[in-house]
Amino acid sequence: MHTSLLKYINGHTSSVLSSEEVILIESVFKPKKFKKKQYFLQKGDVCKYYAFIVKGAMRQFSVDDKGTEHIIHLSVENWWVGDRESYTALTPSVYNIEAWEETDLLTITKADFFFIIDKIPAIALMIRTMDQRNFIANQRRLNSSISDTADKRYEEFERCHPEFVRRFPQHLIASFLGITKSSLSRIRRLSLKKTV
Amino acid sequence: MHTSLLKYINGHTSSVLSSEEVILIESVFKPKKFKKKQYFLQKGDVCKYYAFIVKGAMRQFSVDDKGTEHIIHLSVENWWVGDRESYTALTPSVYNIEAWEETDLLTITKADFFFIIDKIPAIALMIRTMDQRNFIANQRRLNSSISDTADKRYEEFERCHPEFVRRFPQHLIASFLGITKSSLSRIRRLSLKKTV
DNA sequence: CGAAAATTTGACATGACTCAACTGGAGTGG
DNA sequence: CCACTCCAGTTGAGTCATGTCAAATTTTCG
Repeated sequence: MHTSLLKYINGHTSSVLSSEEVILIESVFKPKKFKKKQYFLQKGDVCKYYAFIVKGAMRQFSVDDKGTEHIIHLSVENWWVGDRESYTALTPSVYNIEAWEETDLLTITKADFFFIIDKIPAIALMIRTMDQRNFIANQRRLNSSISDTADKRYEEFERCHPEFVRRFPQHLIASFLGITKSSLSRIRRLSLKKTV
Repeated sequence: MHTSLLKYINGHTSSVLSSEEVILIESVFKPKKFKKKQYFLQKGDVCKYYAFIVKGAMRQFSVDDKGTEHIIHLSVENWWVGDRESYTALTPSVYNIEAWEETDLLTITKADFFFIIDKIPAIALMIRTMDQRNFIANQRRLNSSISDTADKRYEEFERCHPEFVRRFPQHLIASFLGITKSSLSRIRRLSLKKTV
């Protein structure tokens, strides 16, 4: 169960974990299973766990006044889920996180996370690397959301995340891109004509 | 010159810097002055320095195929500037960073930054805190960019960053929000009527 | 004052949304 | 195996928000 996490850590740090470190890591990351449609976090609750996805797929979304859902993140194996704002500040979250498929998680509390950051240099380094990548990814997404038209954004998304296109239904991807499912459907029809 | 940076670090970490640490910090952060419209980073160049703004205001923007500029960040005193992707990966940047006012920076190279992160625990902690805040801010901006209408986004921006509204011309703010200056002008006119 | 920059405005084009209806699978239970 | 439901995706018609482009106006600043 923990092997994919250990692989992930090693892959992100180039240093090798000692066996004591491995034991410590395995003790603080608790496995949990989620069924389809089961909530990992509900709006209004504090996000008590951050989690590494061993297997499965999840979505994080907000709901506006009209009741429309807006996808903030889509995540699959070897990604992290959780609402960082709520997790660190202990404030009620404005997001929901839900399993989209049968999902296996490794969850960790804030206290444990801080603990292993101090104890295990590789973890501290991993966090920095993750933040790094996250920062860059967010920057790009933001840039494209203010600079590009909807069809370019979809094209880009398809190019960068083909596995997501296969795995998540179209209306979730539309929402992720900030457009409606109807619009995405039309965009796809038009772009098909071009390639044919 | 360095006092505002030292204050910033102390403010973000709760631990107090030793005098050796202060000396080290002062030795790696080199002051630089920028005149209005002077570039700190040009598209195509590698971002060799990250910088803390002591005084002044800067903007980071991309330019699309049509030659239109898109504001990615607006920053003032006590903020950081630089293209993190280029800075850490040493790849050519796709962004430009320009002084919008007469600006004083404290610049640091990647090597020095890594060095002090290892040497000074408070710096490592500060980075984590910064990343944290950044992550949250980006998440919010992203959420609002896919969820909210243009007028809501502006309203929110005005509420959260009144100093920016005073300091940067309207067309930059429009670009930051992902709309045109014409649209923003109209949005403002309409919202004025409401309040009157 | 005069030039450059910023903002406003108008007319028009267009992209995206809304809402509702329809189609087509996928799964389920009788 | 069929009927049924649920969910995803498509489509059409009408509407609305925002973009485009250019000109007019106001502000800023040397």
